[in-house]
Amino acid sequence: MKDEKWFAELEARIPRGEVRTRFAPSPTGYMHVGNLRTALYTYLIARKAGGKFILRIEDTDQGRLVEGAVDIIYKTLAECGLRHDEGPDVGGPVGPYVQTERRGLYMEFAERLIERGHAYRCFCEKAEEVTEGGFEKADDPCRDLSRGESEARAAAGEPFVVRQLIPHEGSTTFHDEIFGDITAPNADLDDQVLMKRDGLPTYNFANVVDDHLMGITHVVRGTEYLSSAPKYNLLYEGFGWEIPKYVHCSPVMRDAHNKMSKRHGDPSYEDLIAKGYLTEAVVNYVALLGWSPGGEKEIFSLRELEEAFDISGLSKSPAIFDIEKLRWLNGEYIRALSAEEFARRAGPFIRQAVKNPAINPADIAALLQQRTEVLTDIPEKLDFFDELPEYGTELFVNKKSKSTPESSRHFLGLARAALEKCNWNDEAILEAMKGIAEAEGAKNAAVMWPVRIAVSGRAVTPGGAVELCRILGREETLARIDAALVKLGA
RNA sequence: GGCCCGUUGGUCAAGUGGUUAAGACACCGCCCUUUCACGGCGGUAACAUGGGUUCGAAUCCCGUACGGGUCACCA
Repeated sequence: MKDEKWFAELEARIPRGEVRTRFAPSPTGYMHVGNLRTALYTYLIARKAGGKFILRIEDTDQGRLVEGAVDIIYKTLAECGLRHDEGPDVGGPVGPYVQTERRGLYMEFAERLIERGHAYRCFCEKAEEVTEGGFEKADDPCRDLSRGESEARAAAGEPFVVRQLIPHEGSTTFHDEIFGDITAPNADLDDQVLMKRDGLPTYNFANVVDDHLMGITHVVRGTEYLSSAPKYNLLYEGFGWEIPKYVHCSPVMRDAHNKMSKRHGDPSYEDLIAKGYLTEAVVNYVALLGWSPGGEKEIFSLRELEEAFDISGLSKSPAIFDIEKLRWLNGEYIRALSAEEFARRAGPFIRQAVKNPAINPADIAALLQQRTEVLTDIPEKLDFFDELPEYGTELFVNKKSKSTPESSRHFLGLARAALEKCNWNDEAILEAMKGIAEAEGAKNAAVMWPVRIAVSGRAVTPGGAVELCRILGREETLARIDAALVKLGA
């Protein structure tokens, strides 16, 4: 049993006078979108106030640890720009920042709570599986054990858990920054387990102790903790500690009934990146899912979010993750990239479809930037570059340009002759085709449409006839036009 | 089932007693145009429901419905 000095020293380490928030994931797998959003909001609250953002790993459930999960957390936070000021990897004044490394602490605080009459040892066997349809709350028999008997049995080595002793009378009110005041009758609260039989604290207890010892001012977490918040308050009061501000965030849903989940195949942060979404777009989108800046601006960099974020804009109700809107936003980010940067990012996807070494991926990237919402959509748009696909002459029919197979045969013949001798750049190619249209008294499209079909074999292409001809090169262009002329019976 | 929370167009949402109830995505139409896209313009579409309170309610109160959360030696 530690003495007062030990407690006092811990208290003395707590930083005061600054906003301190913490993201406290349990390393049980990947970062899903909801986790990322919670981390982001937590980070933003700290940054907005010029405070500290802390990473704490909650690994008290020995059975659920997943190999590599902590690395995914570090990697995701870093990629998204959510730099933490304190954490297991960077240290800080109130470490360690991994709960299992703090294991010595919790029982001391539990004992202190027992002394003060806010907790008791429970020697009962581990509870059996949930009883059929039974939700009744029954008092734990150990609640009434005498101090002496409890001490004696513990001293004799009998295993026990520590439970919170919640008064039968009265009610507890807590304040949430989003939901306001919420009151619960104490009689509805369970004597929750604080210390498990394995000597490790439960989430509920470790959280309160660590949040206090780390000087956390804003506790940000999901609404699943809303109904246990009164119990946290009772704990803080039992210790005589200041109660932090609570910010309970509503969940991110996959549809009206289900939260986002790996099980349903919903994408994690990593999945989204692998699918061709940009980190900046994901962060921006996630910020807007459940939070509104108030104005009409929707595109926010992380820096801008740090400035604009405010708790008052957080929504009470759950938000459905809409991949369509993310797609649009991602497109906005792609279009905002410099041509060079887009070419760099799109390059690998272009090369998936276009192997021809004579073709410069940057040329295709220039065509793609205005037409791409997600990078992984790129290869399928380019299937005609390396090899002319099979296509039917019905593609030459187009109402607006008044194209028919017959007109196409006519104009393709003229275009072939002009292209054979014109300079090979966009302007010259365009002039060559326009010249034909003018001389024939036809619309430009009457020439362009069949040329584009002939060189691509596709009804829809990124870029028009001019760009496609230029990129394919004169030789290949003429060969494809010849093939079309044969197909059209010339 | 008890307790807690929520509910504005298909989706994200503004709105805090008086508004023609913003804006964005998606969808539809038009324009631009060498297809598609980008861009521009316009359109369809909402206060869950019933009672109150009030001169006046999306905004306040109560009920109902629906949805979510919680009731673990998981977090």
